[in-house]
Amino acid sequence: MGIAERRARQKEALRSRILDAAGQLFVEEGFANVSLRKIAERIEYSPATIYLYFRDKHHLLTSLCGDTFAQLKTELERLENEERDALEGLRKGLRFYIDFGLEHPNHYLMTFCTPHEFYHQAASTPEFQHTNKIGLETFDCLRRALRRCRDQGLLEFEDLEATSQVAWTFIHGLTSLLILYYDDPHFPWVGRDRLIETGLDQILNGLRATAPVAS
Amino acid sequence: MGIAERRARQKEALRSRILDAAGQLFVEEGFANVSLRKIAERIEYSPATIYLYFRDKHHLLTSLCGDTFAQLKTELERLENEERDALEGLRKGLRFYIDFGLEHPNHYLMTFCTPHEFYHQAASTPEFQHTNKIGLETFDCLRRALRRCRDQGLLEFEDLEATSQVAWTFIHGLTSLLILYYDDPHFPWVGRDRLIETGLDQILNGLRATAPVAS
DNA sequence: TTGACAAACTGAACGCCGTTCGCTAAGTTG
DNA sequence: CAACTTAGCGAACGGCGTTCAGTTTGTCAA
Repeated sequence: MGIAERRARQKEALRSRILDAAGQLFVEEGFANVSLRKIAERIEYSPATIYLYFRDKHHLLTSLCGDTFAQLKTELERLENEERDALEGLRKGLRFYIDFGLEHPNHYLMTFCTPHEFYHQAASTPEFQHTNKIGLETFDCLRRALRRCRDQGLLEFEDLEATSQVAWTFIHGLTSLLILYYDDPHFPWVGRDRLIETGLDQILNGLRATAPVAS
Repeated sequence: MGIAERRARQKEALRSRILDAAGQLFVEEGFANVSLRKIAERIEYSPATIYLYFRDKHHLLTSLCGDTFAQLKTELERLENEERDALEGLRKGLRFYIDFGLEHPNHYLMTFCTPHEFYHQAASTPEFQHTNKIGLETFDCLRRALRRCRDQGLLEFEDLEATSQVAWTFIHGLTSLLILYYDDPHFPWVGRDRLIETGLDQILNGLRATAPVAS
């Protein structure tokens, strides 16, 4: 039965070509500016064919986001294993997240800055579940890094979960505004690197002291 | 020459009706799901008429954002004048920003989470310049609050500009993720209020210490 | 009052879009 | 070779943002 396998391979190959073309175009031109007709033209198939492989345009996106996250997660885990200094590992991880977002701006925006609205209706599709799982595992890298710092007495905080989530929202805010508005000449941005490093300082500083500062 | 003035008033009135309808629909259904035909239908004019008042769909958005900011700015300035404790004023201002975003989720998303791409081609239109001016003035509230805290020795940091920008990106990250994903059952969010308060603690804590924590 | 002019407004169209569906043509199987 | 399966596609649907020629409405000088 080599025939069925060859067919499956060919099907998978075309699926990959669609994803590749879509990913390139999304990154080049942004999700909203890419039509299925453009993707189809690039791979020299008809638009209708894409629907034999993906439910709709959003599912192309979801699949791509899963891949992007898998990459981020891999890098973060590599960093976790390589870096012996827990605090430095945390800082490098945060910095890597930001840089990763800046290097994949369209993927990042699509994943974290776009109203999906569809996680209810689409939550049961394999693409979505896979992407979701990877996302949670990626977040777990941050959680582990923070725990490691606390266990070693390098940082102090009460609620690991709340602290991890806050840290994520902070670096997300930095990343997304850099992507969306850093090129806006009307806002008096300080240097990109200065902004990032100041942000990292602030996050790590905020976790060092013992009591909240609020009166 | 009361006629010209009456005409001007009528023109302004229709402009307002368009903006009102657009604003309502955007908030109800999200920018992407609102068509000019829907707006036109609601005000009982033809879609083409809207183009006599606004250059394109994005300019409707820009004008609305300006109004939303004006409101935010007014509230922040009121707070600034009322609160005598500088640190408490800062904290309340940050908290107000977040709550404001959560109360106007679609306006917030449209303003800060949507790729505009058009600030180059449209930077010279009055709508854009007005919105931009208000936005900068709103940011200045944060800058002033931080300076005030530093002047009174309540907080310590070197670069006022970088620190203000970082603080903005942090609360923006918190706000935008709460809007977009807090209802996602797949992510183990802690309580909304706990998250916000932990975030504010972390920001203010991070500005209290003298030296960066990084080795 | 009338005719010329300007301003406000619109119907119809253009060229896109995401998506669907019935058909074709090629490949596989008994 | 005939029956069947499957991949792929042309053409269409309804909707989108936007444009523009043309109509209606209101104003004003003569």
